[in-house]
Amino acid sequence: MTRIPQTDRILNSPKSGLEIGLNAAILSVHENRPQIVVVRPKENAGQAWDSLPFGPFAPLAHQTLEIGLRSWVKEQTGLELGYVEQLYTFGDRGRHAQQSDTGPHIVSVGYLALTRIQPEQSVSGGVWHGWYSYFPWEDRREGKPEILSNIIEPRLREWAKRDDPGGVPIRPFERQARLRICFGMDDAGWDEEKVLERYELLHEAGLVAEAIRDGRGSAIPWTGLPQLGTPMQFDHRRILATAMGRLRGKIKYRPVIFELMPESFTLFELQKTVEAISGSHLHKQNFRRLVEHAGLVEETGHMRTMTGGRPAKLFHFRPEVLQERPAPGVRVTVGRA
Amino acid sequence: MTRIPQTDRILNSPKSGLEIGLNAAILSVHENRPQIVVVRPKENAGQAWDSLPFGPFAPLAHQTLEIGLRSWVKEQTGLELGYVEQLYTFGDRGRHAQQSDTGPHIVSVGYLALTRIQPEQSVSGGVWHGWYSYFPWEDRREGKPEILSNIIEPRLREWAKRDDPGGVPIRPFERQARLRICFGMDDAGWDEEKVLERYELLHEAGLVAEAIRDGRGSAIPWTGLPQLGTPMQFDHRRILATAMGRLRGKIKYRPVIFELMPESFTLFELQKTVEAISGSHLHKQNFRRLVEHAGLVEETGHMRTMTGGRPAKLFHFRPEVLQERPAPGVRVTVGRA
DNA sequence: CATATATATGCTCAATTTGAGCATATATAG
DNA sequence: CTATATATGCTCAAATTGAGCATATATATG
Repeated sequence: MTRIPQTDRILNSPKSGLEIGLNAAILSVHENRPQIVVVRPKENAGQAWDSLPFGPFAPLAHQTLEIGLRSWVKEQTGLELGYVEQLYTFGDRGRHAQQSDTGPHIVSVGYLALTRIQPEQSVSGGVWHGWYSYFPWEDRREGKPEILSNIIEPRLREWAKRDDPGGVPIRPFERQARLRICFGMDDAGWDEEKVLERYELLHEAGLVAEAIRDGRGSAIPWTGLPQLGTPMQFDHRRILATAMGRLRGKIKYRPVIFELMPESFTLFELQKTVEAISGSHLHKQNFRRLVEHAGLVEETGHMRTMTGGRPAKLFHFRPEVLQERPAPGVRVTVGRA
Repeated sequence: MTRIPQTDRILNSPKSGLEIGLNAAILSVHENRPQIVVVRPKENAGQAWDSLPFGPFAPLAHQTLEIGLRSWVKEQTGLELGYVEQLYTFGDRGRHAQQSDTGPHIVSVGYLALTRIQPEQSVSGGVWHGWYSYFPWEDRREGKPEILSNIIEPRLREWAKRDDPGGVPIRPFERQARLRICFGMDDAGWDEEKVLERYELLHEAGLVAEAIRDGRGSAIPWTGLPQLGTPMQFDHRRILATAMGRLRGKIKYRPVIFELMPESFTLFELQKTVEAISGSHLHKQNFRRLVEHAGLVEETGHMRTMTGGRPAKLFHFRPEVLQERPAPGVRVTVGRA
């Protein structure tokens, strides 16, 4: 097992400098569940929450940020990443850790990595954990989750009405409008891509645990509030929200979903993977038509037998599609507007 | 005029540390030409190329990266930015400046800012400059530009065939495929969003001046090569390419185009602005139908007279559209696939 | 004033895409 | 054999998109 020499030095550095943290949301889909690699806190450590694999950017050792990320992930988890995409760079003071006054200021560059490595294969230094346990309100495959109707929506309505105690008076209409846009309240329609916007709104309303840590929880002292999703260290849940929102958008116009698929697969397996990512249910026949008609896949000639019904044709990704269409992807649309 | 105390201290810092540079591509459209604010090099300075307004991130002074950017731009140009969007964070060694060994390593965070400020209003410390002079191959409003057919495409074909001298052998098919995808060569179709991919390919092929500065130019010693677009200091032309690519994509699903429009405008003016950004020509009647049918605009009740023909109705943006549709934007499509 | 020439705007029509569902095929389980 | 599950083919209406015709209303000019 590899030691991580830089981490201790940097995190314990007394001088308040500037560090760039490289953070990876490493995603795999296993049995229709999106999973990510998280680093569990040590037993005796003060930190209690999971974090994403991360490490500081070392400009002398790393030619590019992405190379730095890959080498960090390799060191920390043993994984050789394939598809990697930069998401966003966060530099908010007070959103990175409990004590933002001590130690260096950390700017976080978030990355999304997609892999077909299955979570059975254990990862040294990290564990696979279900993505929706961090964002239970994002999974609509079985319909609208109860946590939304029963817990989140009522409190958000209250938040929209109330002034922040001690703060400037709010404009309820503005907050109401944001609830419509982000959470599709008042029949405005759910946009599955607004994962980050929803998390940020919950943070602002003091409804996620990180908000209390960051000193946002005092606005409305919620009573009897259950934990809304598993919290994460630093701003890692925010990075994770960015990752899923970006991916949900990107599968529509880039064939990135195939980074999560094995070499060959049935169309239904592909559909289930798309559904796992987008958190919604799709029309089976139309999905097939779409994928085949777009030239995204090609029959392998083989069949999968143990499907529980009629055997299914096996397909593989057709890379030539990249040459043929400007924006090939799985144009999933969840119901007509 | 405000002095910039941090700059000298940080840029002249002897110790080789880590700095975060905040860079802004500030865009305005004036008479159907996209324009950006650039900082011209001082007469007696060693640097010869334009740069974007930029400054280092000061974590103690700036709550967030974006706040830092805004305050820098304010200081340097006097502009109060409205719409601002983070683009990408670049950290490549050897792509930021001529001397990457001396001074701190700089990681660049690029931003796109949209403004309706018209370039007549002079900007202190900066000048407005046409965007397409940096990327002349990106403007297809008058059809395919000659610089593509006459200069770029022939050299790229040669580049695809040739091995890099002294380098590892290349695979011509791979390069050919990239030419198809990025530049739409061999009738593959032009994707106006791939601005960055095209610039990076030209850089890799040693066809832009920054490539020679960065030590990429030696691969093929091009003879009689005219300057392909105005070069920029540091990696700023790359940031600018990212900005335009992102914007060309974003206008299709977010009403950001209105950030560039005055309070009221005719539909044709709106179309011309979209065309200026996307660098292509649109079908007038269909554009009108699209914009009106999507509920993006609303008649003001007034007319514009001096159009050169029949007077045109004036419209303004309808912000309510944000509440109504998940992804309102100008779904421009350039010809059928 | 008549006419040419812009631009503005309304409308049609066919091709394509999308949403939804019916019908049939072929496995496994009991 | 029958129930049941999944796979796959096909239809049909609604909506969207691409292209262009036709008309309206201004300014410029002989």
